[in-house]
Amino acid sequence: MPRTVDREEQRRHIGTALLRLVSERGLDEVSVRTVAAAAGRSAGAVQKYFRTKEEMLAFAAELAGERVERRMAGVDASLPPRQALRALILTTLPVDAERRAEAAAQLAFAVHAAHHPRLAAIRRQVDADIRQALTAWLESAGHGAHASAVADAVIALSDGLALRMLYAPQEHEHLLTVLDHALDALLPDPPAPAPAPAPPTMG
Amino acid sequence: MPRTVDREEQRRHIGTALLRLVSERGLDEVSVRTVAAAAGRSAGAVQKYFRTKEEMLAFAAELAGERVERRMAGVDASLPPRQALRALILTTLPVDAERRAEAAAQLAFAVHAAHHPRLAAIRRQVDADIRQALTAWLESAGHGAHASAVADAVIALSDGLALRMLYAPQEHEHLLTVLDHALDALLPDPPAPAPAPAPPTMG
DNA sequence: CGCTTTAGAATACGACTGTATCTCAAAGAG
DNA sequence: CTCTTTGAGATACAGTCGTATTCTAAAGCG
Repeated sequence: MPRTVDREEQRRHIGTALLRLVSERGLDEVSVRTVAAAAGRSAGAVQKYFRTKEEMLAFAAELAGERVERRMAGVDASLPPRQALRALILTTLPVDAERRAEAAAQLAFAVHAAHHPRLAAIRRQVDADIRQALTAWLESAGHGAHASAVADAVIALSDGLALRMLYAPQEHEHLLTVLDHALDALLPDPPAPAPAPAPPTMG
Repeated sequence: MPRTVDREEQRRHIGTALLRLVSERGLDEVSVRTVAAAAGRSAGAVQKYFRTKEEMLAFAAELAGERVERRMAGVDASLPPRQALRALILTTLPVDAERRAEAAAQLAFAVHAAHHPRLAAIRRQVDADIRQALTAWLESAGHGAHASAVADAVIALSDGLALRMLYAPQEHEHLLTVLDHALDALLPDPPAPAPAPAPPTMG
């Protein structure tokens, strides 16, 4: 066997470049050639790792989903429940350059999925994973009553806020206060005796 | 002046065809030629009414926004506040074929707007209109406390639910119960003030 | 009536698309 | 070493893209 290479690592390298491209220039600037250029490869090289563009997009969508799940898993579990939930949600919002890139990619894929069954299946799986993690967390934090419904509401709220932050970055700060206000409403009483996390000053 | 035609009506005809195309096949199936075919015109005819594709997209985005605002304005204002709010939100969710088409177009434009300032400005204006209408309605319904924050939360929640409904139609029913649960949480107590003032017409 | 302006279709153009095929250097196996 | 398989780049091809230009037919106005 001649010269060989870690194929999966190469795929991730290309997938990462694709996600960067989606976040910076939008999904319809993604072509085999632009992705290759962003990855520092030739178009022919990209073709060695993805036989079709659709396969490449599906891979990148899964990669983006894994990233969100991994980052959510990394949230400090020792935080007070309310802050922990806020931290979980912040991992999905475009609060800095890196998260903005991922949020832009996630939402672009989500809209694309409305007309592409393969991407839709990936999105649903990512949603299911996040929903389960959130539900489990809510139950362990004492919000077992309608945990799964609250989890879905939180997911929808986060997606909606992220979407708007992308095209209205000037409302960024305001939307974070909206998030806090909505969380206060959705999670009525912190069961822990911890001092209530300072709600944002409304006004 | 020779043969003339209602230019604005022609533009709306083409814009309507564009929105249909976006909802049925996605924004990246939109080209001057496909829009022309969907409108029953030739590509050359479309060019007479929109000098560039970007101008055509901007027009369609405004058209879609106007439709939502108009439909929200048409919600029966005599309904009990809680049902009225639910009805307002349902005008933006893909609950039937027509609304699904509009929701798909709205979300496609929203994501597109993340990288196209002109579309972003249109989206922000539509958001501002809806937000103001919702806020006014909430205040008149006795939820004046944090009306504008609640309005933004409701908008984000609706967008997030609509997005997910598009690629997960099988979760449709479930997501409607999530909506009701979230509304219960966001609008805590039925407004006590007895003389329920007729909510203003929206828009 | 002819003249002129318009609607609308057809065509032209260069650029870009996804994908298939070809070339060539490099590196492990014998 | 040679042989052979792979990575990676280059090129080819048919199709579509947005847009500019050209054409035909029709209709209002003198």
